[in-house]
Amino acid sequence: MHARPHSFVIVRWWFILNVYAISKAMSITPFDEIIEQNDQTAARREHLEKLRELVGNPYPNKFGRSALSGEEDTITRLLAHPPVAEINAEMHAILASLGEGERPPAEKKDALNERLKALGNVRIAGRMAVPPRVMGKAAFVHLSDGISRLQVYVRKQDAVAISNATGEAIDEEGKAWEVFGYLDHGDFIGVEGYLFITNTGELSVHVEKLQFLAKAMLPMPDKMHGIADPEIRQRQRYADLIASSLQIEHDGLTTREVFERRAKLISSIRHFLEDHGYIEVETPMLTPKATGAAAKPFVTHHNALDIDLYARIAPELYLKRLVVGGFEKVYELNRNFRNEGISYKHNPEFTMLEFYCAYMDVNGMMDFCEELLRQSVMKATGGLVIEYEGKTIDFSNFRRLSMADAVSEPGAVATGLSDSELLERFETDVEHTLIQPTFIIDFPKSISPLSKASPENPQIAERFELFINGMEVANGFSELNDPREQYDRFADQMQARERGDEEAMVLDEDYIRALSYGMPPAAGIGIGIDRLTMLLTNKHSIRDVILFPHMRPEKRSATEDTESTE
RNA sequence: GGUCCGAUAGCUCAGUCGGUAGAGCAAAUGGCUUUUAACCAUUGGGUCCCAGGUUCGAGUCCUGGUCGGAUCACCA
Repeated sequence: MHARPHSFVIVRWWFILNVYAISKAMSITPFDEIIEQNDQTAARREHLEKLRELVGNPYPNKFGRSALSGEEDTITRLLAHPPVAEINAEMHAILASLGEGERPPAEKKDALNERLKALGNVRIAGRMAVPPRVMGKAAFVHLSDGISRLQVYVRKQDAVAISNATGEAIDEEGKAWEVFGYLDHGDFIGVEGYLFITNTGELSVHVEKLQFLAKAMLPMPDKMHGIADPEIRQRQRYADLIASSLQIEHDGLTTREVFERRAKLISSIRHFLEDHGYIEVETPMLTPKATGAAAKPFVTHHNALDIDLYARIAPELYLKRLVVGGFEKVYELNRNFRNEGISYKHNPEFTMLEFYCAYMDVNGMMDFCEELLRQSVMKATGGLVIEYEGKTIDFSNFRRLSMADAVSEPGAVATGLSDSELLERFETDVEHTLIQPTFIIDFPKSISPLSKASPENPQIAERFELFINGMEVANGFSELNDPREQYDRFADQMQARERGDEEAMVLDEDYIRALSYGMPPAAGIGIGIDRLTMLLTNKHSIRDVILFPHMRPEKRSATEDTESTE
């Protein structure tokens, strides 16, 4: 420390003070207030400076990983590489045959180690997933690539450090060991060495070259408990994801697995639709009219045009314009925005799949929806039966039940109910009881302004909603394509609006014009992807299946009264 | 918005009847050349969410507030 020239210290202090003054003047949060300062971060900061002295730039630009598997090896890929996987499996078979605390016989281990060494050196990189276990002149640590972890073994006399200035080995006794001493749980390092199996039977890399790659300035989440505070889990999803990869034991899916499953669901939906001739499109997110659903919109303003725009509440009317234009099978899988309450099943922006198929009616759509869900659930979870909060939900059969029958099911026959009474009885008495996948059909026409009436009963809409675990997951209907009738339905909605129903649908004149060009008979559906994901991942809250759910802005002491972020 | 629950060390949590602020992990220092929730020894670390009140004395009791969670009502 005292080796540092005085002028340097002064310049450094001047710099720190100056930066602080600048951040004050601009009313931005000073760096040191963005991350909390404590003994943990102070130690890491000291380590960072030591590493800078030892290897140069502590944030180098790259590290070339090896390619045993044919492509650049992540830890996961290296472990899956056939010779490695095979030897590892043989070791595990030996371990499985041993009693508690017993070690594998040396001859067998040595034979496997011969085969591993013949594979040559490997180069892998990752985050230090545990604090290093240092034993005098040797140490073990695990590196993680976010999915898998691999142990590395650093022995003082065997390892050399790589300089980040030259990219070459630093030819100095014990340098790598010194570097290793300043590594913290969570740092990124790259190593080169040979694979071997330890006395306890764990596949490891015997390190010959060690390169420092990036510092973690903040301490890692608790290795046993992860992050307990749900707010931090959602607000700092990055930390939650780190925690889920570091945690040794956990119940259910890790956070990463939840989002991998979500991705799998979405990709299998896309494949299914594309296999059936659907084309994916993108329609406006910023729209001059918030319509196509019953909901309150977010409003924003376009300066150049000087008009208000609305974040879309549904893509429905745009997609049907495309059916008019000749896209007979069309889908969009993207966000909708609704300026309404937040709850365990509502987020202000949510992901919706909508698709339309020409010449199909509501019954065909229910059949297709069942098939789509069965295939996607199978691909995402590996089966058709899922466990959700202690309940077993079976996707192999979907019930179909009219709303009137659903309401009268418990006993009394519901006759002479008005549309709104029927709907209310359904929502309060029946909805929460629909655990197994159930299509509720025969909706009152008056609450379905975009759907066709049933040919048998003009008061009934050819519409369904799919309920699973008491939650609405999908909504579909035979699309109304008579422009005159659609106009009259909009007119009714506009009257309801004037009576104060903020969610009544807004007339879209251009949509009426589009229908006037002629739209083939068609069926359409919207499927809530977040809610479906909740079911498939056994998550109670929509916030657990959205990477960055909407949250109140975080309060920071420095900017508290000067600025409120959005 | 209503109701219920919670906030204590960097993290996860104890804290009895109102009487000196605790543990494990993490950190620092030393030891240890095949460990694995490494181990052993030592050390540091607290605005007990905020404000007020009761009391000789408040982490603990009371009132108000902030933030969060669960739940109910409206929306998918």
